[in-house]
Amino acid sequence: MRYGIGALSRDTGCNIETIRYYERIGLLPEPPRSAGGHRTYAAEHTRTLDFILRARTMGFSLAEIRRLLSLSEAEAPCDDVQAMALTHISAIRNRIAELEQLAATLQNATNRCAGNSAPHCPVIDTLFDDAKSA
Amino acid sequence: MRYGIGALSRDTGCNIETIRYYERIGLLPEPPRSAGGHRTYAAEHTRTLDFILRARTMGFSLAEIRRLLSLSEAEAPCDDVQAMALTHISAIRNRIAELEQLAATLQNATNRCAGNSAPHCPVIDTLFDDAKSA
DNA sequence: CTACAATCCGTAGCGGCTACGGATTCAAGT
DNA sequence: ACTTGAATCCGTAGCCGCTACGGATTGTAG
Repeated sequence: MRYGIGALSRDTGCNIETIRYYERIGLLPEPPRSAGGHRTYAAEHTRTLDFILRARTMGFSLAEIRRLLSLSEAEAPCDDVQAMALTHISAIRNRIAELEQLAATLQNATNRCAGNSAPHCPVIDTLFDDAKSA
Repeated sequence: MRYGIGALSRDTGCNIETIRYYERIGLLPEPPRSAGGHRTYAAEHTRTLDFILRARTMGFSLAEIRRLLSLSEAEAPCDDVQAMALTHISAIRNRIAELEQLAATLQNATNRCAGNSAPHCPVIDTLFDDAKSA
């Protein structure tokens, strides 16, 4: 029925310190305490924490998750949530494009120094001299 | 010949505070000072700072850049640099794969709520219920 | 009732900056 | 030479999302 922070941590895979952190910043509701002051959680908390963790792996910031959580309690959140998700998707796609550009540039440079032990390194040159980076 | 931190900032596009920060953590060499204590830079510093900034846009951490800088002064750095670059490339590719998975999952969820103003939101559901996320 | 595990809390650190603010110092104009 | 206003000085603290530390208390099984 009720369990401690250790059990919640094991169930969700979330670090104990992180659970307390989420509570401190108001993401996770404050659970009731035992007589001695220990936090006592129930299924509700596990559910919310799982939500937070999944949203994190989706790349949402804690501020965004805060909004998602409050939207999840609202009447008709679908439009708002969809808007957030779409914004997020385009941010992700932009990031992917940047990273692909990066990988290509680096790959290009490393190709030029493959099997080469010479003192003059193409990768270093790429970093020193912008002209070669394309 | 010699110029102040403001000029270096303008030349490189790097924030003044960031320049001082890089000096503080030992990335950028300490420049000579004027009689009154102002930093006086020369082309050498601009070159190094450009290197750092380009390495940053390549996604190298400051710790990695520190290594790259010291390698750039070594005799035959090519092998070591290439190893770092290859490691970095594979990290980037992994990150891209993660992001693509993310975008796909989110896209999937948003598609299911497109044009839908109903109170029951598929994106929220995806976050609450792992089973639907695939 | 004794051990020993679990949990408590506050504080400080990480990376990579960015911002603030009061005290200088510099460069240009007169 | 002197004044003014911009530039720079420095230290400190804040941002995010945790993570680690450590000494004091509680909880629980034998």
